Amino acid sequence: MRFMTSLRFIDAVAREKSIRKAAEKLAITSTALNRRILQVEDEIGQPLFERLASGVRLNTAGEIFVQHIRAQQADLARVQSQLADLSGVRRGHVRVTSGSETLRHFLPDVIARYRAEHNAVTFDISRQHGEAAEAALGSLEADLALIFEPIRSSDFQTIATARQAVYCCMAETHDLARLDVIRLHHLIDIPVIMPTSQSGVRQLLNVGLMRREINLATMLETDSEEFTQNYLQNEKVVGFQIPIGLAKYMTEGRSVNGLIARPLDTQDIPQGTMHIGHLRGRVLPVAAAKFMDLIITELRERFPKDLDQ
Amino acid sequence: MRFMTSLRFIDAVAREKSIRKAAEKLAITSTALNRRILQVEDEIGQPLFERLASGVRLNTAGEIFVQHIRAQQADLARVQSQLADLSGVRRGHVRVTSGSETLRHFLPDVIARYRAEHNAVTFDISRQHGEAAEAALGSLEADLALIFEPIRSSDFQTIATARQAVYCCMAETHDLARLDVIRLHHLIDIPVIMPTSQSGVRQLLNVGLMRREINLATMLETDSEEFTQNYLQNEKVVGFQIPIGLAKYMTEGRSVNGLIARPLDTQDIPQGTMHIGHLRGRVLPVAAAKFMDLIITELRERFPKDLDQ
DNA sequence: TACAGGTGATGCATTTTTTGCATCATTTAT
DNA sequence: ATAAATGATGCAAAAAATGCATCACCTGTA
Repeated sequence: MRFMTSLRFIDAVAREKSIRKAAEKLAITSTALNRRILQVEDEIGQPLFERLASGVRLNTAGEIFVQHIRAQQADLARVQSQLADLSGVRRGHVRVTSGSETLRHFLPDVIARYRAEHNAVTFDISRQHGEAAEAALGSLEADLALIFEPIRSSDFQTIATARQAVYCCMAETHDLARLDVIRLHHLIDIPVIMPTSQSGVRQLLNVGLMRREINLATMLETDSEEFTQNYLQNEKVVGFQIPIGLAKYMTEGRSVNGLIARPLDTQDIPQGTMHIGHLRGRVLPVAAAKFMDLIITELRERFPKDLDQ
Repeated sequence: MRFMTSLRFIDAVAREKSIRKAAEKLAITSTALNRRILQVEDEIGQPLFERLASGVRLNTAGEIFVQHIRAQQADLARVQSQLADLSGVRRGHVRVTSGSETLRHFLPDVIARYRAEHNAVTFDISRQHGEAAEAALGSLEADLALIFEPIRSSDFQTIATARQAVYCCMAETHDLARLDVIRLHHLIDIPVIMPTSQSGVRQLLNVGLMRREINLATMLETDSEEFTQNYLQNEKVVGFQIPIGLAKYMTEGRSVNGLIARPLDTQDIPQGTMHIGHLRGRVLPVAAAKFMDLIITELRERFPKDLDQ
């Protein structure tokens, strides 16, 4: 899109905070880039960047203008997606940001299912904690977010929510595997792997632990699902996960790859809420909107009782 | 704005429905314009116009794209207005569309008052009936609309309303000028000038006339305020107007330029509503938003009891 | 049916704009 | 002090946009 070039360049400089660095990324000379910026500033009638010795920084006018640029880019993407939809070839690009919970099973399943029908659609999946995910929506770096507890910004528009209880995850040979429902006191003196404090699961656990005044034997703290799952197969420790992060059927008590999941009693640990939504006021590109529909369909199939729209 | 050139050109061609005609208006050759359009179509990946022997016409993709262009232009105007606001010089452009009622006294007063403070702001005032006014908001040809009865589209977002009774307007020497309130039966056999049927005033009159089964002696039908006001000074006929269309103090019974206004009894003719608003979902440029504030302030001063926000 | 007057598309020469190189003036970190 | 960044600028080369002349096509009219 030739007519977007100058705007794209300004966006790049704003991100890199340096004309020369941005020029390198854009594969042009700093001279050309510098001139384009000067030209736009001239047309606008005022500077958009402060010139520092170490590079450049957006001034107030620049902040406003770059926000406009990003909104334009997002809207152009929406239009292109809509046009592609017209011509039958559903092309498009969907940018999803999510916590780690959904990355292992849920999103791969949904994306595979989506691409089975629309194989010209491409995806960006970025893993971020809730607050960063909301910021990514705000700066139009992402179209959709899946956030597990809590929502901080009123700019987040929730389209659907799914209640999720916290499960304990362990080897099927673990002593606790015999129980159908696990109470917090069962976990006393049992080594556990805790999610990091930014995660929604951890925050729910904290609520219960504070109330019951229980301390767990935290052997390790990580935000890596892969590590946790793999480690549980090696040692008799307990990890925590919500249903959306578990393989299908694990919530029904079946073991998968030697691991088994048991729910924590909701009297001890409250259920949390998974929010699916986008930036308030945005009209999503067709591809993103349809993908969100599919997410909701998938959630309805997996958690028919716990989904709200 | 250099980076808007191609988009502006496409918009122009869409409006003119002809590349050559648009080229003339844009003061370039049809060749150059044609090439820009072909280039954008190439970048988009599909044609935006159907080529007819008599010119061009937007196809479906073109409709979508032009809508995007107009939204972008409107948003750019908003941003520019916001930037001008930053630098202290409040520049900007406000486009108002309204029925004829407000053009004689109300809008001139408000604009004069506004420009007394912000003399770098310019205005477009277009006179259109309600339905056309709403369409102008939708196609982003206008920022604000003042519409007197009724609102047809749910895309119109009302910001304030003012109830307005219908007044009879006549020479102060007219027989009816002696009455404080006029009943419909007083008008039987009296020659009247009627507003055209698209006007809100006419529609209110129709309601009352139908209900009372009264026919008026319509000597003339016009949508011209100027004509009506001038004619009333020459012959003893009665015209109709709402307070916002009258000079100040006329609603209090004073005569202005030999004319006097008397309210029609609201038992006969229902009060109507003047709506002030904009396209739903739009963020107005600063200048337009402030102008709307001033409109509401002015309305509050003139009609303190009849204003709703 | 022939023709005149309109449309958008295209090859080519010209003009305008953009780009890259070399270089300057400054500031920051060593 | 000095070395290594930064953004700005004059000038020539490259690229893009423009205008002219012309083509191919359609439509209404004589």
